[in-house]
Amino acid sequence: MVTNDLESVKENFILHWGEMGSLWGINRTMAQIHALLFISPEPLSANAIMDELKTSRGNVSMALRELIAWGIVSRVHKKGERREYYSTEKEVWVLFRMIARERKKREVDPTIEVLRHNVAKLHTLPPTEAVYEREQLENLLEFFETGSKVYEELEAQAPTSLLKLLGQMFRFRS
Amino acid sequence: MVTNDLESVKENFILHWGEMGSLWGINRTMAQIHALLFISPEPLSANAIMDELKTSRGNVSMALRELIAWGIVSRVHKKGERREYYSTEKEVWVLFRMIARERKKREVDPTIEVLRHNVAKLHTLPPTEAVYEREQLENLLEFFETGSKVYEELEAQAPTSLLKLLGQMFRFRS
DNA sequence: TAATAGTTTCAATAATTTCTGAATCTTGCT
DNA sequence: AGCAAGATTCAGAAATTATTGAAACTATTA
Repeated sequence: MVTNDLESVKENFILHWGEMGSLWGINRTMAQIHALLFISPEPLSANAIMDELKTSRGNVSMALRELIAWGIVSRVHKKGERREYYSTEKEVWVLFRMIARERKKREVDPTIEVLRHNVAKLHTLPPTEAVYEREQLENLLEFFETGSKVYEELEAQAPTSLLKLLGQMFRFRS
Repeated sequence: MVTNDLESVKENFILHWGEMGSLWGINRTMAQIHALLFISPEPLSANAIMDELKTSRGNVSMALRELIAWGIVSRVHKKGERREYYSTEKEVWVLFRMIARERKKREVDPTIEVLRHNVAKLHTLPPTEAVYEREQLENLLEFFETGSKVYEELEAQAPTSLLKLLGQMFRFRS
């Protein structure tokens, strides 16, 4: 039976994506829901998700809330239907840009703040105190600031032109 | 008292780095030890780490083992000394390259494998079956393969030339 | 080789994170 | 307003992950 193959592919992909998610501080259910929506041709209801992933209603609801907060899942109203449907960004590049933007906001920006604050604090000490520590923190800060700037520039480019750009840079095949 | 300032900076930095670590699937202790070694002018003994972080001997030992497996911490022998010292890569760019390499190996490469396998499996179905699913998985696979290639090219560049390159690309200031 | 400084291991426990499901809330239909 | 379909919330339970600490192991020195 052919659809058995499709089902096993879906399952395998969803499970793997779930594992990857947990390696990255995104919980398993969130990542699984995302995987499921990503390969679904049509938006799915919370109920359908529940059934597919064999998880509870509450869990689905919470995970969807989080995914929506990340901006990678959106609610879809079907006219004349009471129940809500959910779908995820289907363009891979757009999707990863959204994730990158969110992680930058949540992780990189606060780190830059902490580093700035601490570097400033060390600058109030006599110039021969804590020299090494100050240097190290300054290097780290510079690294994050550069990364942040590069990211902002990249984000300004359209995904396609970005690809082309990289292609030119490295002349990689295909 | 001036060193109070230094101590509070160290603590603040170590705690923040620990939090960041856990957002990324690296455990808190590992990230804290890394932070501590990163700003320490000299290699530290397991004992010193234990005292600074107020954690147990066993925990320090396990975390160090992991950090060494990641390649970002190394044992340092001091001649004529019985106890071992530990130190981390101090060059920020080198450090992040090591981390990137390891994450690629642990996360990206296996994901590519899974995607390839599943795409191949879907190709055994009649061409009109599972069209959408196949397309989506192919797009994702292409994305990861491109990323992987770009990463390999970047890794081949020396960190400095990379910076210059990016500078040219975007003409960003400083 | 025995004593000992130092390190590693791992079973038990603690802490944290995730998930469940019943109660509550919301919405829209009659 | 009353009813019912559907969604959300959240306290408690379950699962997972991190940490402790005591025992075992591994040099190194005398």
